[in-house]
Amino acid sequence: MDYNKLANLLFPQIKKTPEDYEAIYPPRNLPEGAKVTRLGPSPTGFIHLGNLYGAFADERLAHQSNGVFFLRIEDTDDKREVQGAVPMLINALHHFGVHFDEGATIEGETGNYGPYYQSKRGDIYQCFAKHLVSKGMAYPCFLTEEEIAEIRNEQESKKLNPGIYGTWANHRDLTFEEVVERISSGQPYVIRFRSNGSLENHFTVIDGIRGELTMPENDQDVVILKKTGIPTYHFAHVVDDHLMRTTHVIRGEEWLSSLPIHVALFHALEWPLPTYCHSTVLMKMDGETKRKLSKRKDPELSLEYYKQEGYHPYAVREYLLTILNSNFEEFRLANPTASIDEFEFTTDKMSNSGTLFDLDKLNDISKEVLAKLSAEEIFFFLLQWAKVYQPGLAELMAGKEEQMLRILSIDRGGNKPRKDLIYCRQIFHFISYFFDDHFMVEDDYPKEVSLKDTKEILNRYIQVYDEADNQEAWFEKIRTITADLGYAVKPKDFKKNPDQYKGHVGHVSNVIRLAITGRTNSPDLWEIQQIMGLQQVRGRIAQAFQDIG
RNA sequence: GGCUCCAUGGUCAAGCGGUCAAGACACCGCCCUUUCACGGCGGUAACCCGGGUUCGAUUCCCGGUGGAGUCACCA
Repeated sequence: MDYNKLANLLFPQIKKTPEDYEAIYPPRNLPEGAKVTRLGPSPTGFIHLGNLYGAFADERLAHQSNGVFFLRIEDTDDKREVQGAVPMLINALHHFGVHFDEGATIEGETGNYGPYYQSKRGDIYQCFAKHLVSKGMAYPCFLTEEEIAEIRNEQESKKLNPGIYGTWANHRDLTFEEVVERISSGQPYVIRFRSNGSLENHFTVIDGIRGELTMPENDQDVVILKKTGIPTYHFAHVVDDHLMRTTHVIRGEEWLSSLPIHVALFHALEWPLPTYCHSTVLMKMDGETKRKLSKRKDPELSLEYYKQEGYHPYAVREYLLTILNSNFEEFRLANPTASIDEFEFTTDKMSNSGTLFDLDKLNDISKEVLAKLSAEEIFFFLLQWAKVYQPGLAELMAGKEEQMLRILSIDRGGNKPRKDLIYCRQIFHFISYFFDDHFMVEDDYPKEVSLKDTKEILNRYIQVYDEADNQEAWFEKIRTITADLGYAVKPKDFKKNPDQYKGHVGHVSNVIRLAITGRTNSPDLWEIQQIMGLQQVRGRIAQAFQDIG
């Protein structure tokens, strides 16, 4: 068989040679040790935390080594493509602080190693497919779906491994004439890789995350070009990552089992292997068992979910980094204010067992992150969020910037900042009592205080309340009311002799707190009232009288 | 089922042959305190099982078990 003849029959329109492409895409001129990484999403319109997890690893690796991080759109499956998915993807990644140096952008493409859409690289893939055919390492296969199903059935009944390989690959050695005949009669075909590997033989690669990996060789004649002429992932990955000069391929461990295919392809094309880094998948608790995060089943793990709830992008970043690199937390503890960029990220510190997504941890990190921001930053962040997700709240905030800043400044800064702000939706609820339209009595009045005393406390309080009092003077008045009504001014006295008092000053001030905020828990009441102003304070007390009858 | 990966408290995880087996989150208690939050102190809680190798195994090897992933003209 003259393989050159076959190659020209199959790809008459392909004139360029592999050497031409090597010249068009020469090795990158980068400093020693620079890493080239890429994100290769398929434009399905759905990105989740797992994708972001990988993207951070790519981004850190490239940028801390003065390398290149690019975005390649893997749109070889037209069935899955969703309109407008690419801008959405890019925006979502930008939102969380992932920026690319090269590749697909919202405006178009940038960089010298494009096109960055696999759908535009048809000629390139065909050229290398042609090359493999001409060397007898790939061949046209006319097997129909039914024929393949038959083969599979027979393999199953004989308990053999399924697939097209070895003697099952019965279009491997079609004669040139047979091929011509089938093509001219219009039979569709795919191009398959002619594997000379065997499951008996094993090979070893060094994985950037897992270390030494030993796997059996690939023995399958995998499809490299579909009948449409579009490459499969396997072939596109090998061709693209070689031509785009990727040095580190970071991907989920679901790719581990197809690694033998990729290695075989790299060998066949006589190209050096990139460093593979197979990361763990993010897991989720599903009833009693762990399982991989799923796009279908876990919409709440969508990146969109975190935007909707109003998690700060920094918080999500910090969280992901803590599960990405086991020593990041240690670094953060030692350097509370350092930028993430100062942390040296390494693949060998990446976990290699499944990581369970932990919302408690995210929330905790989010509190820490927000506690370090200024009131202005939080205000701006809230406003941006509200504009998109709660337009009513955005309107409410619009004229109240000064008041909002005062609210957000309560116990902010200093050595012991409050840490009770987590995400926008939660924050709005947390401060909602400042706004009459959102005010609600959410808790019960303290049971230690009788209804009669409750009224008496409120009554006396509103008579003596003076907005001009400083915190000390203000609280002294509450102490007076406390003592007059037979409650302990010092909580400790009450604890020591519970029989001698009706309750203590905490109970009394909580009556007032409840009337003002509708809750038994709040930041400092004096400050809250200073922000509210006399009129609103009086209004709340009046309303409290109504409520309790 | 074949192949592959993985296995330390509830969760995330240090650990690389000798440790009272770190730390963080969560949980519980105490202190601070007019509530909450913050902060401080303390506590409960772990090396999947069985064989080796070794003076000694959480750590190395083998075998189970368990979990996960993958077996497409999807990525």
